[in-house]
Amino acid sequence: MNIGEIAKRAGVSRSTVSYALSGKRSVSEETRRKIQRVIDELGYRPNASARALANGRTSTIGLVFPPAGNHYTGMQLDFIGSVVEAAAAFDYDVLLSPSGVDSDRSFQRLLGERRVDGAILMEIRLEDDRAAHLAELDFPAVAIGRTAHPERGWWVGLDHTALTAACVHHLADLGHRRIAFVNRPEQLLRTGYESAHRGLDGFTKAAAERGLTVRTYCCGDDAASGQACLARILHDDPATTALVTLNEAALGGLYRGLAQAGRHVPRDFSVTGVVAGRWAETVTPQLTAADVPAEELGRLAVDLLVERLDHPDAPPRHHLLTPPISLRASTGPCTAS
Amino acid sequence: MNIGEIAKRAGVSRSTVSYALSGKRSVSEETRRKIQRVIDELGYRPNASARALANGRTSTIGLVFPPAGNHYTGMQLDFIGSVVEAAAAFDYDVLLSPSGVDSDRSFQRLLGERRVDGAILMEIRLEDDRAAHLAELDFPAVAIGRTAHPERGWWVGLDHTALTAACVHHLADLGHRRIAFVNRPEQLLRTGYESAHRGLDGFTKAAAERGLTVRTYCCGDDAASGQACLARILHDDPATTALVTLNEAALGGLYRGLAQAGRHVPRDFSVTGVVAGRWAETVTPQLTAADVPAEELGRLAVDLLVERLDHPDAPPRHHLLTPPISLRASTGPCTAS
DNA sequence: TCTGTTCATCGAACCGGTTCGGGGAAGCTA
DNA sequence: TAGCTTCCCCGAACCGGTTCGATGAACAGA
Repeated sequence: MNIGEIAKRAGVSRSTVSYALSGKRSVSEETRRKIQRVIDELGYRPNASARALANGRTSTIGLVFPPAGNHYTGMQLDFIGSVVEAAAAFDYDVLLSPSGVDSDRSFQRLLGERRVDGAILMEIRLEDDRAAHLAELDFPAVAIGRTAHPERGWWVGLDHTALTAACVHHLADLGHRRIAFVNRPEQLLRTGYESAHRGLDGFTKAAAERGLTVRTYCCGDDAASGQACLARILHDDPATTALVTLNEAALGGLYRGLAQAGRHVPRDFSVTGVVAGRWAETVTPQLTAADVPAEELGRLAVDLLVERLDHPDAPPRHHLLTPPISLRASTGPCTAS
Repeated sequence: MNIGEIAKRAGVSRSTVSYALSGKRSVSEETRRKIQRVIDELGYRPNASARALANGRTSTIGLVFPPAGNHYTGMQLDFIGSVVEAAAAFDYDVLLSPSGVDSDRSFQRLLGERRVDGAILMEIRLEDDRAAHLAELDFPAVAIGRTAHPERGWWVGLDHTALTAACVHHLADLGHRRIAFVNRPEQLLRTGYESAHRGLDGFTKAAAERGLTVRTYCCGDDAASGQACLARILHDDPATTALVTLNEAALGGLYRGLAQAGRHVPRDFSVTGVVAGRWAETVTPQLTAADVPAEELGRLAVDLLVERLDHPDAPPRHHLLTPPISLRASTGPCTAS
């Protein structure tokens, strides 16, 4: 069931079979058909490892994402799905690597053992040792998110700064003066997680610009934390009338906390933020939010990576997306005196 | 940066380097150290493709899941994460294959091109052509879910029949007499999707056993469909006082539909079903449900697969899980006259 | 001193593809 | 008919590992 067997049965040499399959040299129509018939009969498919060894390309891309400890959000899921599908369209397989940092064994496997032709990095940090390491090796990679030095890299990302700022302006326009920001967990912020940082930045600056009174919080990635966080918000400043969140997983808990505190959304309290559209439509009332276009991000990341693989010397490219805020049902005019 | 380079610098032959690394033959302590030093200096790691070609094992397992068209649920996400982590513990990488059916190009790549040593099949159907094909080839695979012929296979799964039956009994014990079943989309049921079938089965039989009046529905995997489905339920039988669902993604919509119809959960209407625990805790009121142990399923699937890979002649094994119902806040005694 | 083990190492073959250089046959021109 | 292309195809080398059989040195026992 290898190429030699095909060659023997078709009465040609191994190289002829190879050329017939790859089309890199001309093969007469007759022998091509003869070879094809044998291949169809035996159901032959060339061995991926041998091919990878011979031509130096694995036809596989690595998707590097942090370990599940802090479990995945719906957005990440959509993203993984779209990456896999987009890669399949280019005949690439996707290898998953649960690596948080440069030194991970899994990360070393991908790179050192040449299991993949290129990589897509999720959950980027402002100072990301994985990204830095890859850049240093000139290894083809595309980041999801911008590091602190975005100009030299290949990446796709959301403009979290602009998105949270847009949320603030939306709330300010509705008359809200005292608002809270619910970020991802503190550990992520501390380690320089990009969206947490830039989101916080955009929020803070826009709030200052509009002269708002704000408080910012970090919140665990689960409903219970969201509920506790909301209790804290109302305890710290009962006059708070709105919040902006990046934390998809906590959203259900935030809503529950509001209900528990007797605040009706959106009559007494407005909620908005940056979350996946599908998720925003799941909660009641449906969330007015900047919808994270996870599928598009995944597709674009694959497009960029494939381009980089096909043209090793191409100059860095990137896509910065700023999806608009979708008005749904969770924000309304401020009714506080 | 290949094994020959290491050998040259260490002043030994390539085979000696190989044996020093694998330990399959003894190498003197002195040369071993010499080799190790060169390796550390150069940061050498053996090429995965070459190794795979030589010893016939890729150290990769394939995770076969359906394309994202019908998008992923939280349960699938948790499952993917746990598979990747469990596999990493055994030094296996995970290759994603978005294949719904046997004939998919992606599926053929995995198998025909020998990209993986074994496979885990998600989203199994009662008559599953992928599973049948793999079984015929005696290809090491573990299914998530039982086909119609579970005795001959390797699989891990949930006893959906028992779980939905438990939900029915729970509701019947609370006095509910008219209940609805909200299944996954009709297309999945029609194509023989296992959980949809067995779940429906368990529901129907248990309801008959308890003499309940029931209606069963299929529902799209999104909030809007859930909302529409609930409207249909109350339209078809306004006296319905409870529902059982397998449809995680529709849950938010079902809740919204109930709120819209003025039915308070759990006072006027009870909701229960089979969903991931994390998700059940996200909605308000928190869902009383049989929590899908996605992480455990993933771990067990990898355990079984690795066992099968290590012992090719081992007899088939499986794990059928029946998690208990977690009592939360979405069910209560029937208050209808 | 000779023989028989044991230990450490080497060279060569092999895994299954790809690719390069060369050569025979056919066709064309002079 | 010699000389030159062009078209197909073949054989051999190579990718980077693993593994088997052989070899030589060191050492033991007789």
